[in-house]
Amino acid sequence: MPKYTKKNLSDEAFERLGEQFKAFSEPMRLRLIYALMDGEKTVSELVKETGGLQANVSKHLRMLLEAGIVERRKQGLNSYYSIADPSIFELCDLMCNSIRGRLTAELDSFSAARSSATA
Amino acid sequence: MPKYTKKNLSDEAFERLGEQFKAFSEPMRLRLIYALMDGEKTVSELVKETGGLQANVSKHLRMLLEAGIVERRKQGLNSYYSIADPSIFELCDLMCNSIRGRLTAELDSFSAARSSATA
DNA sequence: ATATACTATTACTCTATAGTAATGTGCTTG
DNA sequence: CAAGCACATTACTATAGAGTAATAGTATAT
Repeated sequence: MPKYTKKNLSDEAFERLGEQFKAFSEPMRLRLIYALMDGEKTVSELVKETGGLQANVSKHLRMLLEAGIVERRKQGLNSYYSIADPSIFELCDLMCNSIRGRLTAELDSFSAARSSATA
Repeated sequence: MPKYTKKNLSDEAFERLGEQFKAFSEPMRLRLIYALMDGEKTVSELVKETGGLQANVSKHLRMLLEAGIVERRKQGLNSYYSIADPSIFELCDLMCNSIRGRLTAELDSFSAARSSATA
């Protein structure tokens, strides 16, 4: 028996994973998630903060809601949205670091080129 | 001065982040990434393993390449692809756990409903 | 009841891209 | 060099979804 066996992922698992990643794949939705890192906010607040149109913000919030990324609480005239799953912060951090890592590597390669050119 | 100030993300940062997430948002690309977790493979091997058409596999590999997620090494007739950035494993794990967490919660709520119904 | 404010939905256009078939490109081998 | 193989690219169709304007719901206030 091997130390580590790669788990078999079903077709459904790949679909589900893809959908989840897709929820994070639009700048507007990332802006919304980012804005909600301060805590619960209303749609109007999010509209102001992201600079989007109300209809578009509502639509993206709906997608985030259906993806299970945010929660909604209705009170009076307002809908209050908040992050449903805190593990999202880690996820975004990790992705940011991954990008940063690659950019740093790229930057280093340029520096290396310059220093070997001037050496 | 506050303990923690949320970093300001530029429009470009949101775009870049979105693009990166988008690279992970298609089942076929996830299949390819998954297949490459064993290590370097040729296109033909990936075609067999994923069950996709060659043209489609090539196209998705190109996207992963441009996103910096995989690397390519050409030798003779073959192109050998491999994961470029190991932090991708963590990323996928985290996303899987996030999904698992929510499914577990959902499952629990059903169990709770049943046990309170039968209590 | 009427008016107003906040949010959600609908209908539309436009763009991006997934899948596919056909073709192109470049090695390699006889 | 001619044939064959691995891979990449192109051209096409079909679908999803982003942005937007207009409209519909729904709660509150007068």
